[in-house]
Amino acid sequence: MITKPKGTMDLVGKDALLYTYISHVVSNMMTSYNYELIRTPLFENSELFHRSVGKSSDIVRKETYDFQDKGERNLTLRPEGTAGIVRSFIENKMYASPDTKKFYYNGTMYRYERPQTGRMREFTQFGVEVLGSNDPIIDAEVISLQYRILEELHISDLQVNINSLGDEESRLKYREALVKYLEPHKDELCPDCQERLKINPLRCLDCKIDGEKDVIKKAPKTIDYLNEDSKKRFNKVLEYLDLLEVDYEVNPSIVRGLDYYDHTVFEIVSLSNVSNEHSVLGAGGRYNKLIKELDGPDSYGIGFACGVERIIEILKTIDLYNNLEPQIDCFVMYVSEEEKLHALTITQNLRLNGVICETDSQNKGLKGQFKEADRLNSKYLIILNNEDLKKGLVNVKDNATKEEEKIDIDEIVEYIIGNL
RNA sequence: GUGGAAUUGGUGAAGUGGUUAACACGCCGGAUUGUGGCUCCGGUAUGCAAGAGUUCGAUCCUCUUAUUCCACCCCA
Repeated sequence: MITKPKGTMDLVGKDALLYTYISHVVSNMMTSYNYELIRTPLFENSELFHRSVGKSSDIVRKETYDFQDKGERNLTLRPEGTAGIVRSFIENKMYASPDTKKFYYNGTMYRYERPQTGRMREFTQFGVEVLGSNDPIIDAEVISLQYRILEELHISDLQVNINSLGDEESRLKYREALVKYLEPHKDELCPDCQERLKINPLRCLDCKIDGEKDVIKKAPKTIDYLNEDSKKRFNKVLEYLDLLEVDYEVNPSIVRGLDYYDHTVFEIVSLSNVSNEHSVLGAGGRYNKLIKELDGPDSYGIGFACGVERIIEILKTIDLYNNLEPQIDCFVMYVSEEEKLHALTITQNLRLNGVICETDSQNKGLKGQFKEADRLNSKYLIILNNEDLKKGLVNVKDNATKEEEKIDIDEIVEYIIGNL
């Protein structure tokens, strides 16, 4: 038997219902905030991710799906959404627009990781990228948008953990100070952190093992190294978030893994689901240097991404999931071939008028059809029989009240629609 | 990439080195002469992840592989 590749999933049944529900909430909210949909390729030239995500991140060091096509081009399945969108922004010269570009996406990403609950090799993220504005109002908008979407999805106890890395000057100064501080304490750090110290020292701050140690707790904090402009900027972001009533907490250990971040960085968690790292439902930050890094002009960018599978896992634990059941408006039942012909046309008429309608396709007896109608939670049953059909009538049964009426076959569509 | 635990039908699962692999749900059929959802009766894995080995004999022991899950790493 051929099975699905490791780390993939078949999204079907209730989970699929949840997925479409999430997608609807996302696209509705995005539209209200005036974000436009962007769809970039699932694969890009490999170099794009090496230059954007950064070589210090495991995502590029060992987690990408790389391949060569028949033209010997080196390609990579996208491990995240930002790089492709920034590439598109530059390639299509969207920076020429006088307006802020606000994009959202909702699509599949690929990372070669060891799978676990809420972590797949093929997974889905939705997120936004806002390009061309450095106004703190955008930082606040992006964060609150993410917050509001998750809230709309009935996820409770949301909290945004936020921090600022500052501009390039601040960031470099801080990094230097941190290394200088940590270097003498090297022996007190876990082996992983000793490695991080060389590659990406900021990541020592959110280490699970060392994070609790005094060495790390007393380490210099990014916000103390912000220059005046960066500090003022960060305070503005917080002020706007207060105004938007977003529950946030400044957390100096939020540093994010991807190289391209500067200024505002944040992640969002559900405090009632803090069992583990999966409780990080989404994260993001500003990446003002990235556009230039990818051969674009000096510009500005910020975005967030949310893991859909993780959201699905949380949604499964709340009542919403149990109440998710298929429901149709109408089930048309028949037995004889003559009745079947009527069933066919009646079903089509209803469907073309927007009524969700089903009929038997298994040659089931009437009893079996009743059972199927119940499985589908059909609101109405149309039960055909030859005698009534000869008089131009059909039996319509309200499946809630069990009341049955004979309706003129030509008025059936109006009758059903009128009662829905 | 490292360490650990699992894998029995459509589903949840019990179980044993030796005739027919419990039980429950679901599904199918019948009682109900074409109007169900209750009840009762019957049918539902020549099969216990795959392959190899040990054995007179393995679903149960051993090994390999695959997948899933947990912790780490990383990240959403």
